[in-house]
Amino acid sequence: MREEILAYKRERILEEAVKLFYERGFTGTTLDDIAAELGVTKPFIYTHFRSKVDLLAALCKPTIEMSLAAVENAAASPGTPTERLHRAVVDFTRVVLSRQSNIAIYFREEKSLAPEALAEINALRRKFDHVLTRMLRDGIVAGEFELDDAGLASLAIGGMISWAYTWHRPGGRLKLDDLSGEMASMALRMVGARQTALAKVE
Amino acid sequence: MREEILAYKRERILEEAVKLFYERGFTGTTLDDIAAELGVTKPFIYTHFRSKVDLLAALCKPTIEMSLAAVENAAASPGTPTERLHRAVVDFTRVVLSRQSNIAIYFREEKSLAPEALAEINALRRKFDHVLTRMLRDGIVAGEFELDDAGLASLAIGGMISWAYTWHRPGGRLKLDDLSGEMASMALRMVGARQTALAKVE
DNA sequence: AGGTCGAGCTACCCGAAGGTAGCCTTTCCT
DNA sequence: AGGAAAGGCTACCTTCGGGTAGCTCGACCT
Repeated sequence: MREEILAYKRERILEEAVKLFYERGFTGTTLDDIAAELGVTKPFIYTHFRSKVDLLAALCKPTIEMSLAAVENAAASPGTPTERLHRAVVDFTRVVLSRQSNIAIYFREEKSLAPEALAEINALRRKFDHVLTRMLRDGIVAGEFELDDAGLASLAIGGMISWAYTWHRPGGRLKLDDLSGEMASMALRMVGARQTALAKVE
Repeated sequence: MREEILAYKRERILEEAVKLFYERGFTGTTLDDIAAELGVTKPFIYTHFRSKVDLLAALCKPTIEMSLAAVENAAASPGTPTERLHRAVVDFTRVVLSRQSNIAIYFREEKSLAPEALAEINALRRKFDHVLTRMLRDGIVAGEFELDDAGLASLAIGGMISWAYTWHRPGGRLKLDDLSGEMASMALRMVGARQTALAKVE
């Protein structure tokens, strides 16, 4: 119970930090700003995080982990390569859109991370690309995809989706589910998949 | 001639600033660092730029202008929508890869720009999306593309290409020309274009 | 009731970096 | 050659913000 309260305070700090870093940038936000928004003072933050940079890592890393988990999960799921890719794109898009601020902060402030934190995150990203590339290769072997370069295509798909953090406005024209569906059909067309192979999913 | 020397000095400052901002981040680079790299001192920079933020705008804006010019130029060029889209993707990819550092700095430091500079750049970006969306609609009307949502597809294509600034390594496996060609074929497949319509280009 | 413990606050330090005032040197013109 | 102007440097100011030492107040236990 004591533990839970501690965890809750930590979460609240992160939540407010994400909001402000997203709106004003990392450097443009002071710890005093965050504290003020929470109705506390700066030393309070220091009882939960070792430094401003530590706070940054704490809000980036789990989001990257979620992205990786989305594609890994899809890769391990049953179905044809086409179905697995569909699922990967839908789920990854969901992560990007639901954690848009965290993603934005990460890409903007990568250079501000401590070297070890950066190394950990980079390892996750390499794994992400690796899993996605593998999925595309499986599809080529199975004769479902037609691609010159699976590695490049995985970067292209990853980019097309990640990029959504720059333009998506929650409450905009397209809802999260529509968007992730559209993203998936664009990705499938891009890899040369026959959409008919997906009848049951769509 | 005097003017030319002035312009040259300005260019050199920008060049070094791009390099350092790219490597160490905007906040992580001091004006003293830039001056030191050039073998001069900080006040020298102030004879060419009004502030650090001014320097930032000076290195972002022209790059965004080049991106817009690439698609506008392709849109105004002769040929079928398929051919025009192909050209737009190839040329835009070239801009992104050749000005990779500038692009990276811009996306990372958008929040640090002065409001007016940001407004100008945002106007350019809106125009970029508009031109690209228009190009896709033309293709749909002409029966060459098959798309649910031209606006979304233009964001997807723009994102897939812009994203290259995060992973491209000059001197890597793929050369600039190969990359832009591959990007174009992925984009064409994504919009449902028949590749055969491009025989003469490829 | 009194004491102890700990959470959070007040108040402060200090380094770093953007920006500037005023001097020096070099060059070019007269 | 002498002088003036311009370009760049030395030396400085000032602000701001990350980080911390030490106090206070409230809660809980005895």
